[in-house]
Amino acid sequence: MSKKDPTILETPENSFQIVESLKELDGANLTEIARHTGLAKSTVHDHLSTLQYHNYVVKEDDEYNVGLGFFEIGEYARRRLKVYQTARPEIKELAKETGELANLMVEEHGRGVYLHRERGDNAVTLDTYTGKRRYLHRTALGKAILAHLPEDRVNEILDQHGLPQATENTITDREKLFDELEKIRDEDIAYCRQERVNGLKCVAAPFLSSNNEVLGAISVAAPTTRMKGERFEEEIPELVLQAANVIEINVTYS
Amino acid sequence: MSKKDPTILETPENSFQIVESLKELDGANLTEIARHTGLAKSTVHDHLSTLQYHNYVVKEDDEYNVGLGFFEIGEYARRRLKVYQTARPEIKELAKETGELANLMVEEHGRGVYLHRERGDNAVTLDTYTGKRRYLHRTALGKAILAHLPEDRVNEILDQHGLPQATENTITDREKLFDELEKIRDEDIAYCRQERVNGLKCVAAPFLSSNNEVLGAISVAAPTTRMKGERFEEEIPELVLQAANVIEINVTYS
DNA sequence: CTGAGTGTTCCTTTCTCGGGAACTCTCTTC
DNA sequence: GAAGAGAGTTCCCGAGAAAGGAACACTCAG
Repeated sequence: MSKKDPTILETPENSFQIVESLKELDGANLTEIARHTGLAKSTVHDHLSTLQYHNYVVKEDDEYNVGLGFFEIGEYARRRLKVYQTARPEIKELAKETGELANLMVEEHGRGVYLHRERGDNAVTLDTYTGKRRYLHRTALGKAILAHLPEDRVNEILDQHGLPQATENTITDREKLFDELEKIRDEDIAYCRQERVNGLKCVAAPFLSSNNEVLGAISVAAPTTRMKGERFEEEIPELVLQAANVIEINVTYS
Repeated sequence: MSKKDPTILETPENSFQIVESLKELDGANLTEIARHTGLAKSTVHDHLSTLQYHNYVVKEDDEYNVGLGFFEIGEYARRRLKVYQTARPEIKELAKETGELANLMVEEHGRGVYLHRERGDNAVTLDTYTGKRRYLHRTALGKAILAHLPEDRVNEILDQHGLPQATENTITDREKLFDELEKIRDEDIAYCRQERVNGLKCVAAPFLSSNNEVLGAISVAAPTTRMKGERFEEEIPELVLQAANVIEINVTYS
């Protein structure tokens, strides 16, 4: 209550907004950006010059695009994370064993970020790509993470981001979600049954630090046709769980 | 001459400088950043709040770090590039066939950016990682790219970045470099003989668009002990060249 | 209890940034 | 080849944003 709202600087804000526009429009010229952001052309022009100077923006013939400066720093941000380093080989193994798509997710500011993926021989192609940010409540990975966050934090996240629906199976009720999280804690495994994408099921397991803080989660995703019966209920969960255990140990003791 | 210097906005500039500090210091607290950038604590504080709001910065217990916001946009910037999409499978194949480290580089603003790497079974571990920016004149990849840029552009790049030395084999003379580039154009293959790192040799080949613009280059890197005789002069060049050809065709016709 | 180190907040001044308008330049179109 | 539409660029001015300094909380160590 008494805490002051943090000061947000307007000028950098505008810079970021311009980059965001570039991403949303998938490349644009100066005039389009000005229209999209509501800023004056001259303003956008100065921002673009500044961004270009730092490789954050590139100009290719007749349009501007996001540059590789972001990639450079972004890769640094990922490599810096110990979970990424230790989980990578396990994810690879998991994809190979199952032939499906294996994923690694961590939480940042209340949402899930896919840090890494590895494709097995039969892996589905999804709209999800590395770097993508997702709501936690509608993926197996996200639920696995939520299940191990303190209840206060979970409520905080839900207050901030809500429970937007994606399919008819999405959990949109807070009570129901908490029940589900309870079950996930019991079994140490989270399932996603077409809650974000129709036709897709996932199995995920979290891994924790030595003082029981959740560090992230890994999952296997596959079409419903291959995700049923024993494979869905035992075989894959077992593999995912094992991999998560290995990661947990390696993160702690290395 | 007559062209006005582009306007660089100071406030975003400060934001970027703070992020850069975070990367250089590999995480830092507010006071350290203030010292490092020469800005007032209160100023840094406001910038950090703004950056945090956009996931560009995260605060973990007692220090600030670069956040995954950069990763999110950076991945978008990479995926957007057609070269990346088409080269990826070929790089993988190349790593598998040779057992060594295979790389993809593109040029941006006069320097080379590693877009992707794939490790074969015997791959060396290098200081280079994906996203890393390098001088063009001292890697095989960079020279392969330089060889196919217009001469004016090459001179422009050299004016801007110079020819800094890394080992006793680095080419530091402009004349010599141009001779080398000529040779590369003849053979369609570039070599790096311990010009950036002692003990490391590379073989690289560029790929061009239909109107002869260079799009990027791929390479195989290995320790000198495995890079000699026929393997270095024929076997590996042949594989790299083939892969580059496949990429060139796929980029053009798909 | 004190002191040194954080991070945060407030206030004041300065000069940066944003908008508007004028100016190029390059293509189209007639 | 003149006229016009659209782009990007440059210039200028006034409002108000951002930077700095100082004072204020907090935490931890001794």
